[in-house]
Amino acid sequence: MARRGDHSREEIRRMALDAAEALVAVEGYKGFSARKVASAIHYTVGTLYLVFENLDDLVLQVNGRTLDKLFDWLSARRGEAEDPEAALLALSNAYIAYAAIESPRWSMLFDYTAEKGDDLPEWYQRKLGRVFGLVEAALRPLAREELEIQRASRVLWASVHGICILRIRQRMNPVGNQDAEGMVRMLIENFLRGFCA
Amino acid sequence: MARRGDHSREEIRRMALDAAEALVAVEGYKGFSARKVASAIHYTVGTLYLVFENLDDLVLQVNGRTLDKLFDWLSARRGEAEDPEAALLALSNAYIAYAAIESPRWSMLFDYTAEKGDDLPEWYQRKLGRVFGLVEAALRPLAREELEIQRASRVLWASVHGICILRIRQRMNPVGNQDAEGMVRMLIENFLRGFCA
DNA sequence: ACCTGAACACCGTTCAAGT
DNA sequence: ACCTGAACACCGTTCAAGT
Repeated sequence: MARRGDHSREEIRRMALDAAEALVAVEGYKGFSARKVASAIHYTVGTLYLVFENLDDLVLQVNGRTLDKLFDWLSARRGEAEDPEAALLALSNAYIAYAAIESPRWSMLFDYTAEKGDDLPEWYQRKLGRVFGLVEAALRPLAREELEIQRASRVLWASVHGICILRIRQRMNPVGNQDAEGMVRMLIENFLRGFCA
Repeated sequence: MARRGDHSREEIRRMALDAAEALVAVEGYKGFSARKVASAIHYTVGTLYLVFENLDDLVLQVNGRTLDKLFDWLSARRGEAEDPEAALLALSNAYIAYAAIESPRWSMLFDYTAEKGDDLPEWYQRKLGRVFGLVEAALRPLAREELEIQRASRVLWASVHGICILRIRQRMNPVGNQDAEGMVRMLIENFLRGFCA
């Protein structure tokens, strides 16, 4: 056990989040618990409650880090294509790849559900907004009104996410040898053809 | 407590599933437990394990019932339009409405996740297939090769689901006054315009 | 044969008591 | 002041023992 004063509040917080990330990576959301996180950083469970509101709060903080990582991952792979279709395909395939490679922490993004009626905190929504911003940037060359671009971004991104999650969670009742990339391509090509018509 | 022989295995099973459905409806997936289900039917926890493999099995059985209900709900609302676009809009809006009205049991459909590497059981996949069949039927008047229809159904349905779930779970970073119906309309209109071009 | 109920190994959360 | 550790009210799952 750590001694009193070994670590500041902020240090404990950071250590706990690091430990939580490592735990999720190997055990997934199901194998995740306050007691395991605490013992990984050599503190007692009680200590976690000095630093986080509760377990949901801890999960939300980890998810915040995941959104940042996802933003960086997508930014690094978006390419420089002027062509909106190529840019969207690059983003979507990067999203699919991230979900596959970091599957447990990506899943946790959706396992956490806000208390009924509560909104997600403002800092979390801002992180979400950054991700949607990448999609908007890809669509912007279509040069419509900004609101139309924002709406299309959300529709397309939600759709890409839907394809991704139904595949990973095996809810697709698969037909042919269809992979997520192929489905996303079909989505984007047809949507954009319609959108630009 | 029930006495020995009061109920057959099948009766206990049915009672447990009924009780589980009622419990999910009021408490949601989080407030759901084997002990609560057992006590609702006046049996001991142990008894549940004579009738179900484990709690995941029970959840999967409830989800099977939900898929049947969803199929009936969608069938009753699909309309008789020849027009694929109208038919798809009717189905999608019915899906959105179901998710809103039966929110906890609809959510549970996706809270359950198969053990890593395991497929969903064949009977469950068949129920899933029935739902996708409705979407295929709506697209069929486009009279392409059957495989193309099946692929488009999956792409569109996954997309509709994505819009639905990101809205309900508040992952949309909302812009304007956008409702799920409006987004789904944007999706379907543009996709079909592209698909038919 | 059928079901119980106690046991095991866990949970999240709180908070009086120690250092 | 900071952290502990025991307590509370729960979990899922198993299985010897009772009727």
